[in-house]
Order: sequence, then C-alpha cells, then structure tokens
Amino acid sequence: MDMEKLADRARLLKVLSHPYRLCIVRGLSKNKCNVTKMQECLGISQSAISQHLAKLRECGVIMGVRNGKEVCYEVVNPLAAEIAQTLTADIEIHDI
Amino acid sequence: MDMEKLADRARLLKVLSHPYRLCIVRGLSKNKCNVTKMQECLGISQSAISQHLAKLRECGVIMGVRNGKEVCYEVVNPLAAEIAQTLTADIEIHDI
DNA sequence: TTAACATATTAAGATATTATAATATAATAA
DNA sequence: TTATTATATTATAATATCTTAATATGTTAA
Repeated sequence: MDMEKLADRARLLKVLSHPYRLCIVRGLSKNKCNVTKMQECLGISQSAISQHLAKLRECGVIMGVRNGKEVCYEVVNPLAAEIAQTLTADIEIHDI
Repeated sequence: MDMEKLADRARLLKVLSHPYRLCIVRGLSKNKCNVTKMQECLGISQSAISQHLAKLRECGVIMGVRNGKEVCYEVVNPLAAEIAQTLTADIEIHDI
C-alpha cells in the first residue's frame, strides 16, 4: 500500500478544499488572471489572496508568470482543474 | 456567486482530503466493508477509524448498515466515490 | 532616485483538526 | 444476567490552518 502517493493525493484535495481556493482554481481553469482581478472578484484582502495563491503554487496546482507589475496565474495541474470544474459545474460563479 | 454551494463542495473535498479517509472511500467504492476489516487493513486504532467514519457519515459520503454486531459501510455519494477513484486510480491499494 | 502600484512574506491570535486514551453503547453468546 | 465482541463517543493535548495586520519585495513611472 503506497501511503506516500496516497498522502500526496490527499494533499491535493486538501489544497482545493477551501471555498476561495476552489473558486480560484475553477476560475483560472477557464481564464488566466492576475491577483488584483481575483481580489476584486472575491472581495477579500490582498494578503489573503496571496496566501491562498502561495498554497496552490506550493502544491503545484497553479503557476504565476510575471508581466510587468502584474503576476498572471494559470492552472498547471490538469487533474486539479478537472476536479475543480467537475465539482463546481452546476454552481454559478462569475469568472474571476 | 453562490458561496454556500461553493463552501459545501469545498467541505466534501476536505472530508476526502485525509490519506486514511481517501483510502476508506476508495476501498468502499469497490466493496462494502465492516469496521474491523478496515482497522486490520489500515493498521490504526479502532477509535481513529470510527472517528474518520463519523466524519464521512456526517458529510453524507458513506452510510453504515448494522448487521448483528457488525456495521457494514458503503459509499452513498457517487461524486465522492468518483473523486476517490479518479484520484487513486494509479495507486496500488489492497482493497479494504 | 523617489513614489506608487502589484504582489509576497511574516507574525500572531483564534479556531479547527489530529491522534490517543478512556469510556460508553449495542448485539450476541455463555 | 453477565461476559464478550464490535462499534461509537468523549476528552484532551499537540499540531495545523485561517484571518488579519504589518512589513517587504519587485516593477514601472515621474
């Protein structure tokens, strides 16, 4: 029984298991987006957004590409994108 | 933006985001199983197993049916079963 | 080079989760 | 009825997570 792989997959679910992060990943899986836009869209503090993005980054779910002053994020883990989309398919979320 | 539904889905991911619980749901999605077997299989305490089962029950992921002294569990949330199976498809887990 | 903007990191307190131990309940067997 | 087996609940201490505030970094404009 490969507990390490199992723990790894559990970690992926855990990083997605927060309303804002789930919303971010679902949004990013449709369109890339910078931090300020996400912030406006979700209505939470800049620090909070950045910390959520950091967790998603550390877990290999998203990647940020700097473009001048902005950092544009995108989903780089297809499995994470799939889970987020499957799970929120019937929820109305204005795209971030 | 339906934050309540979003929070609800995040809650489902969260309850699945623990190695033992993920393992339990993946196993149960293939065969029903009683608590003692799970315990032997996972090698953790009875109390720990029961607490994990309680969380999965409260979240509507599994259901236990008493059969004499034993309680036989099964997955009752197809979405949870799907997520668990998709996520662990390539991991060798001897069925619980 | 200083100011302003966009983003990231750190720190701290509140809250939640975990594992473990102890205790309780439910069903059957003796 | 008492003992045994199977499962559930409660209590608690250690650990992790969340939110918020404060501070730091990187980039461009003035």
